[in-house]
Amino acid sequence: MTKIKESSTRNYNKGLSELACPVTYVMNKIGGHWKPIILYHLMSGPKRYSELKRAIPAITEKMLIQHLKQLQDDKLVTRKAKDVVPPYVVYSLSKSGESLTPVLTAMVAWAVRDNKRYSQVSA
Amino acid sequence: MTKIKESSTRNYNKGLSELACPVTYVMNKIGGHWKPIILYHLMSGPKRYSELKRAIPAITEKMLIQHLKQLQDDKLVTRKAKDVVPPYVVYSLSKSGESLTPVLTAMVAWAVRDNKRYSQVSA
DNA sequence: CATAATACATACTTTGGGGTAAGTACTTGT
DNA sequence: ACAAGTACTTACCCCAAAGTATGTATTATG
Repeated sequence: MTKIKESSTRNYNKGLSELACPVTYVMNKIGGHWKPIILYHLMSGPKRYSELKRAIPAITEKMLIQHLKQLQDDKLVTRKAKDVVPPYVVYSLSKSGESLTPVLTAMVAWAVRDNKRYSQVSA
Repeated sequence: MTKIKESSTRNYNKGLSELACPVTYVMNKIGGHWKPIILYHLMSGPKRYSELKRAIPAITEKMLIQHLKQLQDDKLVTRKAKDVVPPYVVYSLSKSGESLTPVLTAMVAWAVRDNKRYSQVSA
């Protein structure tokens, strides 16, 4: 959870720029080292917690649920749990989450072009 | 400058995800609380250092040059200085920088729609 | 003589993101 | 009896990004 101090210039600025700058609004939602990766994996369909875990071996469980929670709070993914034991939890993209796809693909397209542009120089 | 330790898991992961995830590649370039704002202001044309400073009153001078430098290192903006006194320095978008515009506008479009979606509920 | 304006630089502190490691509850398989 | 799999939680540490504050060189202007 790691509660955040409401005061502090940091947070004040964060709030301001989120209001003022839509790009920052987006980044606060999909930023963080794991969120785009998680979103990417959910784009190919709903996944169980353990499936995501196996699909992203480098992520720790703490980071995984932490980001999944934030993504839920930001209404980008939805969680569905069957109340059985062993637990069965499925995460999937919400409508907002799905509508992010073109944004992410635009980023990917740019990244590929940009990377090519400079890797050729140094290669 | 704030040199970064080359070792450390943090950086290792950062490097990995930048290779593996194009989205992260983009975010490492336009992430940080001020970069998108700076880029936005440069999209309306080249600007002097002091113009940027006045256009973004909340930013400190340290943050401004720091990010301008990183944007230069990432080949997104170019710096042109006339060697006169008082100094006259102009920053403008590079080709890569300009090619980012559709990405940023895609983000903006999504942000506006997404924000509308939920502000209506709580309004 | 001192202040303003230009475009920075640099030392210092804070804090939130990310990482490590370990524990929880409940059941099935050996 | 105990290890393994499910989906988490919790306490703790580290560090890089962000912020605060001050200094620099030069010239013009009151």
